Amino acid sequence: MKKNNATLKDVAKLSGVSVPTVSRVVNEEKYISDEVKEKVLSAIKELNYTPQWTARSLRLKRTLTIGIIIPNVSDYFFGSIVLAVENYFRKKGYDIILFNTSNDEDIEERAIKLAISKRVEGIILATISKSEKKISALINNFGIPIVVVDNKLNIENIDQVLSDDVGGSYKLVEHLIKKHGYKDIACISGPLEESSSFEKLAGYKKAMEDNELKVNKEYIKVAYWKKSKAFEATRELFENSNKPEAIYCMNANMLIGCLRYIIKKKIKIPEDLAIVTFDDYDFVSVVYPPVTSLKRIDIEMGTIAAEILFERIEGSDADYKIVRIDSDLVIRNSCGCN
Amino acid sequence: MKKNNATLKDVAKLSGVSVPTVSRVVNEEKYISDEVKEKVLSAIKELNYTPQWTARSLRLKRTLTIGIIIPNVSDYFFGSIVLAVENYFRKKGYDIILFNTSNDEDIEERAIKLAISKRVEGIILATISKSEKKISALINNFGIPIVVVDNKLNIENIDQVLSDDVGGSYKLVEHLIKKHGYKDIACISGPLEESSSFEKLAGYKKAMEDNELKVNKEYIKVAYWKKSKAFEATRELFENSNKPEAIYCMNANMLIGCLRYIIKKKIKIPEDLAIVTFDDYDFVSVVYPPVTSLKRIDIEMGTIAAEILFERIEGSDADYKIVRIDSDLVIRNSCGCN
DNA sequence: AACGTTATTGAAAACGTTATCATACATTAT
DNA sequence: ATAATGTATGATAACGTTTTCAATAACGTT
Repeated sequence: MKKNNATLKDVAKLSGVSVPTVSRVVNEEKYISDEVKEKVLSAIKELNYTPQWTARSLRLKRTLTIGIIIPNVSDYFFGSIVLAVENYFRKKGYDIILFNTSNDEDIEERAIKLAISKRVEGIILATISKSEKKISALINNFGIPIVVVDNKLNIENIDQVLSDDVGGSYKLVEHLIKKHGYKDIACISGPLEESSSFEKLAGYKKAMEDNELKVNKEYIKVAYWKKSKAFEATRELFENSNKPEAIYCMNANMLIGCLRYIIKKKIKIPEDLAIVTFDDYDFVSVVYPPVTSLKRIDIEMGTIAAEILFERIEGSDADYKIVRIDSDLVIRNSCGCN
Repeated sequence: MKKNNATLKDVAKLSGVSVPTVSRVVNEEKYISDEVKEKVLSAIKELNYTPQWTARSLRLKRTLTIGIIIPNVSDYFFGSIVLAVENYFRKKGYDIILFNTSNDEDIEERAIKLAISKRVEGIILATISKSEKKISALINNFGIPIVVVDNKLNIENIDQVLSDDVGGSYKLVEHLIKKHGYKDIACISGPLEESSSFEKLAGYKKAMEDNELKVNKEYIKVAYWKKSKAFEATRELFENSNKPEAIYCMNANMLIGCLRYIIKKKIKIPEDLAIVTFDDYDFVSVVYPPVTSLKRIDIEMGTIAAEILFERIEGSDADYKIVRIDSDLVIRNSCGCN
């Protein structure tokens, strides 16, 4: 394999014009004679010239690159965000640099620094939000446009695109209570330091209290979004003397863990136990039995975040806003409906 | 927000030394006096200096960036590959630029060109492999290390990491035949232009023929990896006069579509129909009923591809190789076992 | 004939790094 | 004592672009 690294200079030499002229041809500026243009183009073809973005970026002070920092690409939820952001920005001529934080605070901080060092023009950040001060400092120091998704960051002057976690949770739990009269409703939760867990829990509690039900602490199990922990949580719930009538999972990943226990123990749904879950991923419709879930409205969070970010990059100084994505119940028979 | 753009020059001025000296401090070279180092470091801190990779890259002729080109990040299979590649290369100090091709040939070609223009140091490519000549030309012209994953590319002199599609398929279908005596086995396939579909089909056919079963063309439905098409395919299979006894899905995404029809029509598994699928994604264990599947061995394809790519970047000139990832049956009760 | 446009090109500088070379001083070896 | 080495710094050039700026030619206008 031969390294091809033709530069403007090479093209200029071959076509007998100056470097800036070649540059002008490449960038399709006006005021180039047809004759020169033709010569240059054929030289470009012959040498297989491709502009070098490293040099271009340096000169233009533009990288046309967006950083996207998320806990886990292979998670469906984040994967969809990445997909949407990539689609949006690719059309605008931007590249995407991906940073996977594996839910690690330090890695997240390093990722932000790296993104800054690479001079990305904007950042989409799904933070685990434990290090708000540090992040705040980083962002303020470098004045780089940033949009936060999923977990809320308690920083002013920042755009955020979030789910309606309180309301969504409320809908799910209220459905269990009002429609089916369940009282003993357990909750398999994400880590409570994250705003999305915290708010989902708030929605759960509110639904309970609004219906004069007592919130039982033993029914709240933190499973850190993990299948294995959700499996254990479900086991604990069922080994306890007063088993719950219903389980509410804060995301579909934990639903899998939960269902594994249920299938293993041959617990009957919905006869012995009702289940509802946040997030209407595709597989939720085909598990045993299809699970009632909460579907975020079809507009992708990632797309909205990308739009907002793009406007900031273009220089918008609109007020910073928090967008909440609305969601709807998708009723299936895991809760007894039907 | 103030733009922070301190450069080496600014740091040099503030600390009263020359630019190269600051550079040396930043890069932790030896032969710097403690006194100078201290001054420089404090200036760096004060100015919030971060090295600018655009300039660095230009000078070093290194971008420390890998391009990863895949059809769809939000697909679990590709998401996992991206995750593995990101993890591997992040540790080595590389960034990942993500290109999503949406299964579009033109986008794929453009992605490769873009990656080259950005001077990535290597590419991981999950191709849809329709444009082999073009890709071949691109790769040969620029001599950039590249590793192909998932779909085979008929190009010599290229490393590839693929599944054992023939063998895996064979295992699944053979299980249906030998263990359970099914004869009428349908197959829901991906597009046959893609090597992975083609090879999976070959495995299916071989298993049938080795067991003296006739391959019935009506039982082979191409659903292009899509849920909706798989749903339709299943409907067609069941509206046909001679219904199949078993269905083999070439991936788990199509399994979802297939199951949607089955659930809708209340078809009993495994009494009325057996199912097996390629790919043991997490949810496959909790669908109705848990589905027998083919699990690729635990080492991630992405990691292997990343390792190979890294060695090429480091200059390895070992023979080009095709690695096949082995896989095992995970037997559940969708086929009648248990 | 002198003048302003408009079209087309090139020379030189700049973007922020790092590499090369030269210089200066300090230390050690002969 | 002198030469050889090691330590510490700076001037300058270079990476490949694009952006002034100036120069030239062509052209119509007064």
